[in-house]
Amino acid sequence: MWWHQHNLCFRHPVEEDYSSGDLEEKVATIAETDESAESEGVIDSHKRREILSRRPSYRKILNELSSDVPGVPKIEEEKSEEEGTPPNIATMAVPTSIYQTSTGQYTATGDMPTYQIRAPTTGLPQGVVMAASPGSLHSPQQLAEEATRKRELRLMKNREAAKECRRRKKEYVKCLESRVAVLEVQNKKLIEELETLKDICSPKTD
DNA sequence: GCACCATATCGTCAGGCGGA
DNA sequence: TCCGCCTGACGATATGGTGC
Repeated sequence: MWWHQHNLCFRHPVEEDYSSGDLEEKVATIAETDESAESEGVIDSHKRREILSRRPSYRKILNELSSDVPGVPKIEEEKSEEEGTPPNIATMAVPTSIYQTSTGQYTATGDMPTYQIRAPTTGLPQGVVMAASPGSLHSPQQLAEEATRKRELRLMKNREAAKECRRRKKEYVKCLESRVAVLEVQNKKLIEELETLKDICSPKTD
């Protein structure tokens, strides 16, 4: 199965980034009693990064799982209600008087998150001005503004992508957890069945 | 109340991957 | 080949629990 290709399980204080590793291993161990390949000691961070980045996306993984196993739900393309952000709420880059905390960007005047502003039904977030064609840019200042605008747009998109990725990862971990539960029950049943059959096939001689 | 620790959450960067 | 998306890694910050 796919998880055998990603048999690294590194400990890290930040649970979010690593928690699925243990679970995957557990599922793998239960599903097929295979040798649980542990991370072979010291791997330099570069190599580790290289290896880990080859993991396919959670959507892909889970969808593959769901095709293999009937009970496994597929990850939907968009599931905005769970995020608390309706589809027409777009993240905005606010150019002036904002500061940023880990919980978002705030205006200098209050606690109101400024990046969640309801946008019209168009694909583009409100406040994101369409890029001027490169030919129409003249002064260095305009070029700098354009670069800044592009950067903000990129950061905004990546911010949203990271949120979505984390949401999928949580869903994926939940899915693995339920799979573990199911497999544990199955395993228990099979062991019981085996014991019963043993009893039947080898009757005690008096 | 405070310091400290563990865990959770977030934003950003870097780099791989897949589609055009 | 380029571009956009996805996700691991990392650091910063928030939050909750515990001992003093």
